Amino acid sequence: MSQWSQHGRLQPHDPIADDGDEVHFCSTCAFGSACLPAGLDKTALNELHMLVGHVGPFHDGDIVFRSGERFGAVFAVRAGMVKTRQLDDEGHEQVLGFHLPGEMIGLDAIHPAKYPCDAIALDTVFVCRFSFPALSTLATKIPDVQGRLFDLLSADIGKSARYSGDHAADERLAAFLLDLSGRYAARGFAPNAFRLVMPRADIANFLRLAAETVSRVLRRFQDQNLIRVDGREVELTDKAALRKLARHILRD
Amino acid sequence: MSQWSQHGRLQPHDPIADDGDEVHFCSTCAFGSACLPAGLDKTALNELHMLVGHVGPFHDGDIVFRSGERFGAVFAVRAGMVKTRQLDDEGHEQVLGFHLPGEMIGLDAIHPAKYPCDAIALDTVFVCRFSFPALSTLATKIPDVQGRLFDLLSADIGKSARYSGDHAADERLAAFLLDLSGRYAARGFAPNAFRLVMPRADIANFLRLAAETVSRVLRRFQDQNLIRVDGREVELTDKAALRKLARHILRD
DNA sequence: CGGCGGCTTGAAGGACGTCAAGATTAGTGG
DNA sequence: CCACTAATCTTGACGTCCTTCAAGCCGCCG
Repeated sequence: MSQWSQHGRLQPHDPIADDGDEVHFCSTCAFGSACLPAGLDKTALNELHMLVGHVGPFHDGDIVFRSGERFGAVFAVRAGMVKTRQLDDEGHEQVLGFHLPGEMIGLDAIHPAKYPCDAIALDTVFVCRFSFPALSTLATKIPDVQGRLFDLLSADIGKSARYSGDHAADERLAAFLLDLSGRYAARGFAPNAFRLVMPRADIANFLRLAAETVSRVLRRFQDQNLIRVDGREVELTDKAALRKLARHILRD
Repeated sequence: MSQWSQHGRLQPHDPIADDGDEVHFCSTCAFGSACLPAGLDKTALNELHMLVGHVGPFHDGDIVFRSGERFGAVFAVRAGMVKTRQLDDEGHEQVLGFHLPGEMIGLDAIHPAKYPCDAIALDTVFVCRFSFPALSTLATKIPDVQGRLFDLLSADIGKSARYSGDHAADERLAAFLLDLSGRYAARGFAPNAFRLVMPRADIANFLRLAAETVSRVLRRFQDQNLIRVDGREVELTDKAALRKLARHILRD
């Protein structure tokens, strides 16, 4: 039963394809595209090196940053998957999102000047740390970096609106699968077969469902030949049908 | 039955208390606090005047900006209340938020470079229009303006997370009332008695409830002496109890 | 092999939605 | 100022989707 284990590119300890070096950016770097066309000279490159640090590995359950900590940096996921979540004073968890390689976390910490949520590795995770004061300074000097930051922040507002509506469980789950698929595709991973790195309970929490409901809907999707599921491995076999289900949530 | 009509400061056509002039900012201006300490000279002030335009009045139902329009500016509400909402292709509405004087709208449009939602006046509304290209340029010159923009954007990410969780109808509504109360207070309005400018259906949609549920819960709150309601006028008479209800949603 | 956490499946109950009817208010024109 | 209409709000009865509770299963790791 392991046709599955070959799918995707997210095996633990998967070597990081494009790691950057003294001169080049990681190909997934959120700022590479802003810096390169800006004709970034070595001085600026050096500044960038000063403000960026590669951190990791983190392992399943490790904390990248913790709610309440003083804000000092934003992070880009380089490898693995990170979940962000809040705990209320009674320990109730609220999952805010799942973050893939190339995506930015910690942007919601700028204003309160402390992290409003925990960021937790779901598997083996490497991140880039961007000192935010340094990044801000760089942004005043390089308008494209400033613009890129504005874009990243603005996009995050839009993202959090995505699942805010009132929708049936199957619409939510269809949207979730397609959303992940699209984000994997954007990062060069296989879009139609991937691993749900997070436990069912986290998916459920994120989508405001019970874990049992997630289980039942996934099973129903499989019975309807929309997907194939084996544990945490999933294959999308009828994206058109999924898209139809998710059309109210994914408008773009 | 009109003890109510005297409450609050949100009568239609309420004169705008502090309107700014050729030299001074509106007291509610999101950027005044960034510019003044920066020792903004007249040159810079002139730049600011170039990029800011007062727009209005809008009336109930009028559109401030429309989903899909090319993004060119962000707006600060100066008077009245604005709702933002999305419509899907079948006309289903999703209310994203209600915006009070002093609050910023349109920040979610930066990334897609077009407004992702409609902004609609709920009563008589005046806004300030900030040309975003000009604002960006100013931000590269005045780091505090850049920082203020980062703050506003970051805060919006946090805000949209606020109601994202799974909570009972009465918890949601309690949080909604306290949230409004706090925001009114922050802007110098009476925090404990105010007008719910928007129809019940909009509140319901925003909180992912049915309008009937909103009606029933408000009635129950009144029966429990937590609030007093008369049409759209509301008075919070037991904020401690409301806070207890809302404690899972409002952590701060 | 044995234990444990995560996942699945079934049965029952509940919170909220839907439907329908009335009540109240607001808006409009005579 | 009042009558008339339309929109909004309220209230009740009923249905349903999802949760909760409970039990069993599976895979993993010591």
